Amino acid sequence: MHDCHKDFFHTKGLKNTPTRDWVYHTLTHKALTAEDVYLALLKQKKKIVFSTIYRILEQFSEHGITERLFLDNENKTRYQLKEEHDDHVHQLICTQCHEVVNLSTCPVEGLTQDIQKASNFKIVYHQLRFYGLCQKCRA
Amino acid sequence: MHDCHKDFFHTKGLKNTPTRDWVYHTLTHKALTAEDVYLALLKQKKKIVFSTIYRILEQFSEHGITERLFLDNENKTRYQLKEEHDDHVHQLICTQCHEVVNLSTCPVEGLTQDIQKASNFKIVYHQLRFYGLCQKCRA
DNA sequence: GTAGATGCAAATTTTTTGCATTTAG
DNA sequence: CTAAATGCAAAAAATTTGCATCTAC
Repeated sequence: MHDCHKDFFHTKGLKNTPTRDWVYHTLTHKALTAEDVYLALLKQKKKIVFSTIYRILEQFSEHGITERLFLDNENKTRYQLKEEHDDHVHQLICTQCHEVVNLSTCPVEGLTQDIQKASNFKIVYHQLRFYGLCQKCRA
Repeated sequence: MHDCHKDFFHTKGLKNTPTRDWVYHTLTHKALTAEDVYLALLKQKKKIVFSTIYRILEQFSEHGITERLFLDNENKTRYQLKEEHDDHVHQLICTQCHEVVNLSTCPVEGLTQDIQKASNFKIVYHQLRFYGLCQKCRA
């Protein structure tokens, strides 16, 4: 069995199982639905059921391995690999192929304090998302 | 029958019906689910079915009257009144009561061009959302 | 009168749950 | 050996659709 992420899973308190490994390897910089993952694994002849996929993806999200994303015109959850280090989100999202590019800098860092003061909200995190078409999908 | 929004609906090509008016009056600065709307109207003894609510909310969203919003920990669509004028979104959202405060300024206006150039994306719109607890919910 | 709106019931889609069995550590 | 993970089937939750009837204009 694959064990290239054995330690990685173990540090999260997760067992290193084949299904978990398959799902993990399916995830990319694109934001995938549970069905996308299912179909990708089906194509590779990996047998897995939807409930397992959902359970794994939800665990991944709880442990900060993945992140949930919703697009405005569909009623389903997409999951994308999450950058380890930070809890706020700055990304470019292609609305056609669902590729996600993480922005390295936080352009609104300084703003949070100001807005917090002005609004009386206790701000916990923020998301800055730019939507559009990636280079490929512009064709 | 209410007709305070008669002209408003007509300019959108929508008939001025009681149900549409009820749903419209239910919407606020909070982001509500279809069920929230249903329950609010039930409480006012207004009889309406879910399919009608969904149809109206989707129409409102198509016509820019409302806007869809997803929270990270629930799998359902929320609808909020949308500011007429702009297509991008800058808001403060209370994760507990779902109050939404629209920010008047766009703090990332200048950035879009830069990111577009650096990324080769054709950026169509963006969303900047700060999540936290509003003054009431902090108590 | 007619296009659009609604109610109702049924279907679809997405996600979750219970439980018996299996497996990683 | 034990807690966690999986498969399977069934249920639940959210949303959509078809169609007959009704209503705004």
